[in-house]
Amino acid sequence: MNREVVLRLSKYRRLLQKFKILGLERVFSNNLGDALGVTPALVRKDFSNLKITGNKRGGYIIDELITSIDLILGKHNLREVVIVGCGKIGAALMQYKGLERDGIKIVAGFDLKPEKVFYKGEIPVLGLDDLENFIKKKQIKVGVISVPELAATAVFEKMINAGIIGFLNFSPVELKYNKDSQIFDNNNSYFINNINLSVEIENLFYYVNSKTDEFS
Amino acid sequence: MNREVVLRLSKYRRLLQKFKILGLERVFSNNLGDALGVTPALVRKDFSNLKITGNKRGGYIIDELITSIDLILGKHNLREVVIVGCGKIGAALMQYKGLERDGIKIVAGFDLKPEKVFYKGEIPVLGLDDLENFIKKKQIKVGVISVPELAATAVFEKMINAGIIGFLNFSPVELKYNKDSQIFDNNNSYFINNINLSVEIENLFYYVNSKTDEFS
DNA sequence: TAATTTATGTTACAAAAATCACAATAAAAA
DNA sequence: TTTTTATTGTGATTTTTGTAACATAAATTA
Repeated sequence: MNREVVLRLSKYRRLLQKFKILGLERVFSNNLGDALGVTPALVRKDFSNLKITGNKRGGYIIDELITSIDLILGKHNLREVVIVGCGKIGAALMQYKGLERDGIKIVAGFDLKPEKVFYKGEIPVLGLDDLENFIKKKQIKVGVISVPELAATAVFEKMINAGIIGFLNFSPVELKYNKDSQIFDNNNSYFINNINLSVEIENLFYYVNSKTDEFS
Repeated sequence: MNREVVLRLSKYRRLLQKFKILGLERVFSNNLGDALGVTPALVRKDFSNLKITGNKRGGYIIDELITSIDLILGKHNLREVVIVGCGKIGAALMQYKGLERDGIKIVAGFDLKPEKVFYKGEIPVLGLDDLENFIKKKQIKVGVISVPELAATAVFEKMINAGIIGFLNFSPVELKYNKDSQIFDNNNSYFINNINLSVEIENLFYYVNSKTDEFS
């Protein structure tokens, strides 16, 4: 399934939970559309493609919808992640309560120099040498990369060897699945979401400037 | 111009700088394509659409390419941003050197309780009450939102009133440009990049689980 | 009970984005 | 000089994604 569709599903799911807390029992496609800034037709189409059905003139029953989406998103599974790189960004994520609230558990942080990591909390901070053993033993499949640019590729490969297949990468290197590369010769596939903070902000400046330049 | 195209342009630009530092003078479309995980044809098409031309059999001259892209991206402009919400994420960004390295300057942080903000550094941390004056005086156009979910919408509106038009939003609320809303009745347009960390990780779990479930 | 209203579900359509394929051409080799 | 090679530039094609529109059916009203 398409990345965009999966993202929308996650967002529908989050909204539904909030509607439920507010005491609602049903939603209409335009409720979800409005809240997410998409057309109601797209909401219905998404559900239709996933064989999720609602009720003619009655909208969708929130509980049913939540159950259906959870089934698709695999929310039943335990969602444990590791964070590799406990610098500014990594440590912030370890302290950020939002992930936990959404059922995502950070089980460990790794750093080249764990003794120098400022973060002091519940989550264990280990050395990079322990990474492979830990991940293999705990069977972790998803990891966050928040190391400096120069370390990113090496850490990526290390994580792959340890068995990670899903990556959220905050380093400015565009990590990618490269079939020709030797590290991918194990016939596996990997899922990588790259978030480049500079690029995101630069992107805003492009639009802001082009709007400002309009009148000059 | 399309968001995806602008993002690719930024990435081409970053890569070109690195190639240049390595001493290269020219690049071919497949160098850029390989590094970014896109097809060479797309690289050429991007340039072609932007009237950037290379040399038959000679690739593109890096310096020329950088100049062309900078002209389009408007890199000449000063890139100053504010950060609203100096909690875990906000404070991490204030300390993160990567942005500065890319020519993005954080000029101030704002928080409801600036006296409780742990960050101690060069960047001034001010109260939310100072936000409007500061932004208007300094003419800041781009801001990062890293406040808790419940505060996000109010902060968003406050920033709009102060004159911000580009937003990088880390709160889990999907901020969006809504023509019908009263706050947008000033005939302006706004640019919003939402980054929802939970959704990004959840997205990875979907693919990881569907891969794992394949054999069960 | 019949008419009307309101939302879904889906098909047809349109727009956008990426890929393909190859002509054009400059450089290098023979 | 001629031939070969390598790479760009782009029109045609395909793929993907979203929109529009409307037939369908449940619920409400008359």
